Amino acid sequence: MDNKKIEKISRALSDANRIAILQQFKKKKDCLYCAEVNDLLDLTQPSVSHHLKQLVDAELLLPQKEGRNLKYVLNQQVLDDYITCLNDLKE
Amino acid sequence: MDNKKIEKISRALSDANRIAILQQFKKKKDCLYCAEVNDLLDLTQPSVSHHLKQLVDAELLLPQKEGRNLKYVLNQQVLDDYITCLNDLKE
DNA sequence: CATTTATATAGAAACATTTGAATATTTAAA
DNA sequence: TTTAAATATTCAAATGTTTCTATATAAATG
Repeated sequence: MDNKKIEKISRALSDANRIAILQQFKKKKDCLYCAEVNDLLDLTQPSVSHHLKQLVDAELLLPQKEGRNLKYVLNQQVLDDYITCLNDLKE
Repeated sequence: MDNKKIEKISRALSDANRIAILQQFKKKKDCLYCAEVNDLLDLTQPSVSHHLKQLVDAELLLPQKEGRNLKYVLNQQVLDDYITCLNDLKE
């Protein structure tokens, strides 16, 4: 993972609303629907859409179209790769 | 570690110059001098000072005054706590 | 096919971050 | 104790981010 990617993921994680979205995955078992995120956050729909876009662009979330709905799954691989980079900062 | 802290650390990590500073610790053994960071980055001294401040405010770096010099050590504990929070996002 | 539902995009206002020039502060050295 | 060196602060310009309103697109339903 190069530094541009580390930067992008860090930026995606640097917002209270986006952290809340990611933490919501612990409560829902495997996936989160777009509409559920709209309910979760105290923001308008376009603002939520913007935040989800940041997380998808950073590849922390993987979007899956289901008819006219959209669901997201957490990309554990990217999260693991990011954590590995952070661990590499040590020693 | 609360969400405000996660947000602050993430933001500190969301800049190419600050990532470069942290990575420089791998090359130097235990600490980095302020003047070394000035040499490392292609920025004016006040800009470097600004970036170091962000890292110190996030507690990723611990500053130690040595006469009129200033050296930094990496705060491995904070980095570990942050990584733990990221790991908690999974499962 | 017209309507409704779900999500995205455009554009603008508000706010935050980054950067550098100028200057201040602190400490060592002459 | 004046001068030089290292770092910090102030301020403003440039840039980037967040949020909203309004509108567009896409897909399902009647």
